[in-house]
Amino acid sequence: MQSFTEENYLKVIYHLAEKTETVQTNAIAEQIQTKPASVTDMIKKLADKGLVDYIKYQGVSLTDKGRSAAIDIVRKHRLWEVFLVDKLNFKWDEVHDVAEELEHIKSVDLIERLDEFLGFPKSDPHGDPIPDKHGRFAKTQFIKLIDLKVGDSGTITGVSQHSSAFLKHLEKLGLTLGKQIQITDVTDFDGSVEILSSEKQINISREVAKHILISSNGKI
Amino acid sequence: MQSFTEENYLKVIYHLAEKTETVQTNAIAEQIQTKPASVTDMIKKLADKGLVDYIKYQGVSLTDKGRSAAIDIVRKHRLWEVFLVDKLNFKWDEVHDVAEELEHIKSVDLIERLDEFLGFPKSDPHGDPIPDKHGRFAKTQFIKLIDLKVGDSGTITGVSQHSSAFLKHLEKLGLTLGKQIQITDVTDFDGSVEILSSEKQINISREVAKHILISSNGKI
DNA sequence: AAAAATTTTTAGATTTACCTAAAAATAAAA
DNA sequence: TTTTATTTTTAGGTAAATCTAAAAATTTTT
Ligand SMILES: [Mn+2]
Ligand SMILES: [Mn+2]
Ligand SMILES: [Mn+2]
Ligand SMILES: [Mn+2]
Repeated sequence: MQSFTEENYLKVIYHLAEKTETVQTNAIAEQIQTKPASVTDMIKKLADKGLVDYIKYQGVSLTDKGRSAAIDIVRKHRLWEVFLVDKLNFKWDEVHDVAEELEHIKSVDLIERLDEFLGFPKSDPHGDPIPDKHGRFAKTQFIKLIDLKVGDSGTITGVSQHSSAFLKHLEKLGLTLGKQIQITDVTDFDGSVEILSSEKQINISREVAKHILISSNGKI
Repeated sequence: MQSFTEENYLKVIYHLAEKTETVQTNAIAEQIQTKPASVTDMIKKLADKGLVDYIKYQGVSLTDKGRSAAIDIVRKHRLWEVFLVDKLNFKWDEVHDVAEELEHIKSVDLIERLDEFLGFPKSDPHGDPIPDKHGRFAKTQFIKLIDLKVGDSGTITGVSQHSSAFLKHLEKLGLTLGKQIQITDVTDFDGSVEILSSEKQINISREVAKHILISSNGKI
């Protein structure tokens, strides 16, 4: 059984490991909002418990045991987010912080029943996949909107940024999950992207386009 | 903002204060499952924060601020219990431990929406009243079943013991909330009570009868 | 390949919530 | 009203998770 704090470390390492094989001390420190010295201490502890592989100065990676624990926390986080949005009418930009607390509630029974109550959802309000009770989930094939070419079209199926500011902005533009979009132009001047969505022309910055995930249906 | 641990102390002091005006160090220690020395430490801290009134060796009592914080936790605890029973199909004997964790989730918005989602329930699965968002609730007038006389009848509206063993036992006897009962006899030998419930004669021990709360409708 | 910059680790403290053992205060019994 | 028992507090310490400052290792730049 892991402590609240250990669970947060495991989850952060898990997410960082999606980008780089081996995870750096400083990167963890930034995510956890703590100092690198504290991270080193905790890494040693996690290594002693067999949750991470660790070589001094070489970074850290999850063991199978550690990954499985991390996925379990991610599962809880995303199920609670679905609960908050589907049942309690929270907006998709309001759920992250509360889920951050709820994910640490310790009860296998609770999460199984919650899963059932929600109808075994496959993805959370941000389009992220929800692992099943065995930790299995389909690795979804996303393309960043920024990487599409003029003429390409697809459906918004995820976001890679969960900040309230970003999500509220998308909401205002009408760019929510499931929306069909087509790239109509890319501005030479600032690289901003013109898209057609719900029969309206919208201009979004490169920064925004980077964090919108599309399941492409190729050119039309 | 109180810590997880401080909240547990406040809640325990609140419940103990229902029996005695001023609460003893040892009583708190027993409830929290800790040592009296640790309780003294925490009491000092709570006193410094203005949450309890404390005179050395004379016991402790909640200030208005402390009571209001305690009631807020009780509200959360009971709302989560309703959620677990009504929505996730937990039994009334299975919810206490999980609610013990959920009650510490910090989000005013969450609990207001949960309250609404549950239809603003007035009592929890054990018949205990749920304070509203201002901390107000009706002090219900209960009589212990053990205090009824032969011929008296009433409705089971609460229990004063939340252990799984006790609640499972009641369930098996069919003595659940809302059930109508009548006292038919009190055994001379062991003081056990004969009651009529759902057209069946049931014998319950004094110990059980002590913890069943009745809203009496007098003699029939 | 040496110098400079960056990253990571160690050393030594701090805070929170505990603990044990012993002392002090209060309550109960003789 | 002493003596005894119980309750409560103090004193001194531990473990978890954090910190700052300084040392060590690694990486990047010149
Ligand atoms: Mn978390
Ligand atoms: Mn999410
Ligand atoms: Mn609790
Ligand atoms: Mn209850």
